[in-house]
Amino acid sequence: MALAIKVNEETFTPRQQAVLTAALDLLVENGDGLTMTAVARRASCSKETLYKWFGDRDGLLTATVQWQAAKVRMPFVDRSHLNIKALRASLEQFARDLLTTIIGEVSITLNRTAITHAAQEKDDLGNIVLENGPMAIRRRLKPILEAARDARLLRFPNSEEAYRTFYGLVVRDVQIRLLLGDKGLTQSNVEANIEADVKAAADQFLTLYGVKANS
Amino acid sequence: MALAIKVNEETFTPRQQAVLTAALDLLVENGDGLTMTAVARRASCSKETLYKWFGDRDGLLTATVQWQAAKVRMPFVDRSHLNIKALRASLEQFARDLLTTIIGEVSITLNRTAITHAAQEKDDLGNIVLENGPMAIRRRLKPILEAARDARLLRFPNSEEAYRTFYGLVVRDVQIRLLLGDKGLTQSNVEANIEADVKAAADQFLTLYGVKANS
DNA sequence: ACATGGGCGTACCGTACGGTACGGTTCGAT
DNA sequence: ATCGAACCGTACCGTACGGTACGCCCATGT
Repeated sequence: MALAIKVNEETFTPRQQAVLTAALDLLVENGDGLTMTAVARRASCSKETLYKWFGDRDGLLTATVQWQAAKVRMPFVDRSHLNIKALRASLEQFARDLLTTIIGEVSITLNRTAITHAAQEKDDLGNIVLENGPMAIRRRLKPILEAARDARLLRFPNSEEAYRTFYGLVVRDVQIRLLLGDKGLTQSNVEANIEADVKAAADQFLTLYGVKANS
Repeated sequence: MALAIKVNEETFTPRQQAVLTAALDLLVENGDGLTMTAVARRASCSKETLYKWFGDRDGLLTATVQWQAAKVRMPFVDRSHLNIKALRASLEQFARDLLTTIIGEVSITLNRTAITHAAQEKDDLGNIVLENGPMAIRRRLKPILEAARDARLLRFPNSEEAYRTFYGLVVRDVQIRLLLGDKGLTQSNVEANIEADVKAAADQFLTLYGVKANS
């Protein structure tokens, strides 16, 4: 754990990014069985270089998770003219991005790794994933919800509760089941239903918090 | 992984249960840093006995998780005379039990361990936790939902979707944040709000699926 | 042409831990 | 009283892996 958390994007050389890619690939393949020797071999570099660049195993892991987590795409929504149609579109966009992210192999691996890590002392990975996952969603969704409330499109006592309800309606039990390796819930299985789920979540959210009867 | 999954409760001698308790305690304390030597020392038994009883490390882990996961309390609800009041009470009871289970240290540890395990090949732990967690809830909740639908108290296209919505409304982002070790979300913090959250979840569920306007 | 430094490959070390072996002790059965 | 099974404590073995050291290559600057 030699590296401090840098909120801004770390500047990695292409060679270093290749190493991080190799590490991520190994993580996805072998689970947490990531060994320094394996990374070095995969990336065709020497272990000495790994230690020079990343300090120790935790540093490499942290760099990998952070570098990858920061890549999570976040939807840009138009806040300027909010009507009910635009709001619904925004909600659906958020739901779609959240779901597609969550069911991706990379996301599953990152979350598993961070959870494994959180079981010990080392809290960094958990916070990194948290910041780039749920918290990032929250930061970007809340202003929209509040803008919609100001525009009399939504009504809720506080935006935190509204955000969490939205999160629950979208994610449901999908993430925990994927993390636990539920074999009855493949990615492709979920993927096929994304559009229906997205629409249902937006509908339900608007039913609960919309000012007018849901359209 | 010497032991096959036994669906029925394993019959462990008191001494063996003491060993499993020691293993669980170590798991809660040290995360996944569970070593056979530590268990043997904690339980005042020899490693040879551990291997004799549980086969190998995975066997011990599986036995521990399974034995503990089977202890999850499940609410008994009265299905005989369902009115809206009884239905609401049942929903709140389910929500309360689900939340109190999820935020417990034992549950967090079990889920973390199973997720760590699921990252490798060994799928057993994930399925065990899944079966005794979300799936157990589902098995017990679904009949009630269907009974309520037959009694014209609820209306939904299919009970699976209704169950999953309920799950999402109750759990929201609490579980993933706890699993990731979110320091801004302590158990006591959540505990204080359980009753309010339970009521909110039931209200929202009835708003979405109740036949009459929610009371 | 030659020095220098970054990086590759490999060999090596120390330790932690899974798994085994064995002597000693308790306890119940005969 | 004796035997044997179960079990405790401890010592031991093999291996895997984190971390270090070193020799060599190669590119770049002077």
